[in-house]
Amino acid sequence: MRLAELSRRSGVSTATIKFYLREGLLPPGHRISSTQADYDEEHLRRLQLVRALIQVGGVSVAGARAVLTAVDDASLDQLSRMGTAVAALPQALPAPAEDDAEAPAAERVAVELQRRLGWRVVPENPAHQALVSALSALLRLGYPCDGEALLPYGELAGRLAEHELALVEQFEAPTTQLEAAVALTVLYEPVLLSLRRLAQAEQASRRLRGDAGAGDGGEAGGAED
Amino acid sequence: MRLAELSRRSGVSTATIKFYLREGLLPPGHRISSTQADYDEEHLRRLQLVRALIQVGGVSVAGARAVLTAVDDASLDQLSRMGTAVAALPQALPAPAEDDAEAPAAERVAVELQRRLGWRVVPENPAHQALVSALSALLRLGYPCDGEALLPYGELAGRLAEHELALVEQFEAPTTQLEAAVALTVLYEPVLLSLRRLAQAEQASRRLRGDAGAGDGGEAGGAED
DNA sequence: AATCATGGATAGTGAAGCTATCCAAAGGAT
DNA sequence: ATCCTTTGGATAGCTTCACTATCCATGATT
Repeated sequence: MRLAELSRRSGVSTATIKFYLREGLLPPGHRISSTQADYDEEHLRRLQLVRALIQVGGVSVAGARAVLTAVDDASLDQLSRMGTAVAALPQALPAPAEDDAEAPAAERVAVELQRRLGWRVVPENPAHQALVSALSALLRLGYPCDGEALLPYGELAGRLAEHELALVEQFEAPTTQLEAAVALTVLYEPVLLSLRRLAQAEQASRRLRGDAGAGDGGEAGGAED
Repeated sequence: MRLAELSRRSGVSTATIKFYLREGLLPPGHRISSTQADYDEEHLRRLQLVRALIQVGGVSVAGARAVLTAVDDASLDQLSRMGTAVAALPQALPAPAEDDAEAPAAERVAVELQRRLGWRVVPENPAHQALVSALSALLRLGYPCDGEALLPYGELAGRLAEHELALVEQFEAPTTQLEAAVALTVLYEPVLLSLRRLAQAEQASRRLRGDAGAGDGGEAGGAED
């Protein structure tokens, strides 16, 4: 298919597709002549993945390029690629902590937590640094975030990861598996966060109404606001 | 204290503080004369909260203003304010879905999931719309996300919310409680996401090494790279 | 009194993510 | 074959966002 059709089927403007091609987020089409190129289903799928990463996952264009480069890098083995790809995913936490008084304490909490969970501690991991940044902000504001309070979060996260890794392993083709790892890592984030917000709203309204222990009935009261 | 000292103690440049004052993220200082103003500890704390929301929580300036306006709105009761404040928190998911073929299916999955969890369904909730957006992206890419698969996520989210609400209720002063609700909602997001990424890395490396069932021992091997 | 810092206003900066315009060559219709 | 449209590539522009730098009159400091 030509660029125009790719645009029509994906809902992405030709201008934006051209931009992605320029930025290396999308491999160039198969050249048919010096002025025309042909795009296949693989391009369409890749385009949808790019859009999902950027729009839903909030990944930057540069971040998406890094991730997809790792996914496509045939010189690495499967697991290295997966590691690289997932590590390339940005965390929207730019500053780890430069002149941060709470950073050492946050670091200690983070390390202790991971120790308790039985996880290896890899300080270079961007996720580790993001965790330290977030903890440091919490500490600065005086909110409780010791290893004790965070343990349930960690165990929860562990269960999620287990579930997700199992999900990824269902896919057989290596590239498919890599894509799944990236897509699920990124796209389940908003799912998880949304569910947490919804659960908070539900909890808050239950407490407001006073039925503290209202379990899983089908009562579903009227809308509010 | 004067602006310069507020800047020193917070680590935020005077130019940025002025910008926040202009944007209404920070209440004006107590006027000492026509050209000088005095800032107190409350200003410092608010400034730290603003920075945390924006830098760690990834909230936009406009979003932070909306949240803080709700927190400060004395015309509402405690719980309405909390609802408004948390609802004002952006989800970084701008487009709910305009011409999205998967949107109806995603909507159905979202509603069914919440039904199953015993939650009230409030389609106007930004979190609900964010959920639908994310699910729609997953569906478009052909990844599984039926109510069945999402149920564990929902239950997990429910437990988190319960825990967090209890945490918030520890604070007694209404404003403090509101601030805590906002801060914990926003600042625990990166904590949760980071832990999930770390757990994924841990899981992946366990599977790589082949010790599938290495539970929660204190083994915590040496760091690697 | 002289100097200097302060707060307020205004305009400017740089990054990010598109978007619009231009152009020459190819393809299709006549 | 010729005219006209379409295509892909290149370049430059646009918009938003979060700051940042400059200017200025006033009041504080010495």
